[in-house]
Amino acid sequence: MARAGLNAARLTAAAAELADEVGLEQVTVSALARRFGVKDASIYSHVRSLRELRVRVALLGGAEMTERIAAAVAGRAGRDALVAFADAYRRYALDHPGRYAATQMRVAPEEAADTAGLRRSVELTHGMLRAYGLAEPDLTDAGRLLRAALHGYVHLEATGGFAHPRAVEESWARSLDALHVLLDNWPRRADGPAR
Amino acid sequence: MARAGLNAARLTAAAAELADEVGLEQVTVSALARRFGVKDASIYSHVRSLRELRVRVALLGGAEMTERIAAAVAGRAGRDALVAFADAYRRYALDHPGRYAATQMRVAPEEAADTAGLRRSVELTHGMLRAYGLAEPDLTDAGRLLRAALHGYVHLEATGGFAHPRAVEESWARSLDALHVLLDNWPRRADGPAR
DNA sequence: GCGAGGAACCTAGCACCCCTAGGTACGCGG
DNA sequence: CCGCGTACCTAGGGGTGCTAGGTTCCTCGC
Repeated sequence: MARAGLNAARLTAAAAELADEVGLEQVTVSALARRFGVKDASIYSHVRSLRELRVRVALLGGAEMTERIAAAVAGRAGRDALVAFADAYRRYALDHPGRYAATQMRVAPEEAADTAGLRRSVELTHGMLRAYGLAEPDLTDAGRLLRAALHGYVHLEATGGFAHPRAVEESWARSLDALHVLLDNWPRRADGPAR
Repeated sequence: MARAGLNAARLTAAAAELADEVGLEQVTVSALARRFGVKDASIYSHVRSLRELRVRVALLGGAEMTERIAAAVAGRAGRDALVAFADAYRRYALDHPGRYAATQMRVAPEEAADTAGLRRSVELTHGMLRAYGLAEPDLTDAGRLLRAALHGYVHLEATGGFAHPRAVEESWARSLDALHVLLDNWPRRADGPAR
């Protein structure tokens, strides 16, 4: 009997593929063991728990995603950067729904062990927003709204929330137009009374 | 032994409470049976499957949510309506995280059996958007972006996605300001080239 | 008041899941 | 070629969803 040659990295990769194919919920120790032709218990030599496995998928997904976004945004600014950012974000989430879902997990800082990646990702968006002339605290507020809009859009789209016939691609493009306008006209504090 | 007096409605209500307390994932037939002091199998006299139970929670949550939003929006228009809508949306989601999570399920039309509620909810948002002078297809596009922003915001907030210290309440208020501005200046097709 | 029928709930059991404890066997460095 | 660590195993406990096939209780028409 040849050994399967398991290790944490291979397990994580397989779990990520599985998550994209059948959904993060269906990523199971048993399924993974089946895929490697191995007993469930063997998995636990390389990974502490199912939870840890999913966290690894989340970290993998997060890293891949910020990498893609960074590549897309590189050398662009303003509207171009926004569109590149958003398109890369959406594309990754749609191409890798399981990994993307994993990134949405609440993961404790000590589990992450990868604060650098996280910091890089927020720097990415802050850099982009600064190009719109935003500074703190508007930076944080606009960043939150932007993240919310992107995540919400992709999440709703992925879970079938957009039943209406109008093509999503078209709506997406228009929404990016709108977000660009929004960031260009972000209501600063001095501009008016706070609602 | 007194009968527990189960029925689908009571089960749904209990499942909804449970979902809000411990999360939708933890809503389990066994847990529900425990709560009623009854064996698992008894549940299946009233509900076909765990899936059906969760769908019922989703429908309940959806109905409650649109009702609250409708009450909040009633008699308002423009910015007031937007803020009332968004606040009611967010409040419901934060007060009832389990029910809210359930509403995010992909549910087939024949499972819903409640197209009226759904239609009412889209009419609610469309009515609000029309007050901003929007018409199809901008109505659909703006509606999608608005839903995405609200859902994304609430979802990120609920899953601990906003680690940054700046108070979420403040960010939220600013984001609503921004969304109002956005809807007021929605980039119509004629206004410029499509990116 | 009473039997029939249905509803409410049960026992028993399968399949699948996560995870632990304690082995066995393979292959590499000495 | 021999020890030893690592890769993988067997065995098993506990939780979960769900089904099949009872049994007991309540209600309702007579």
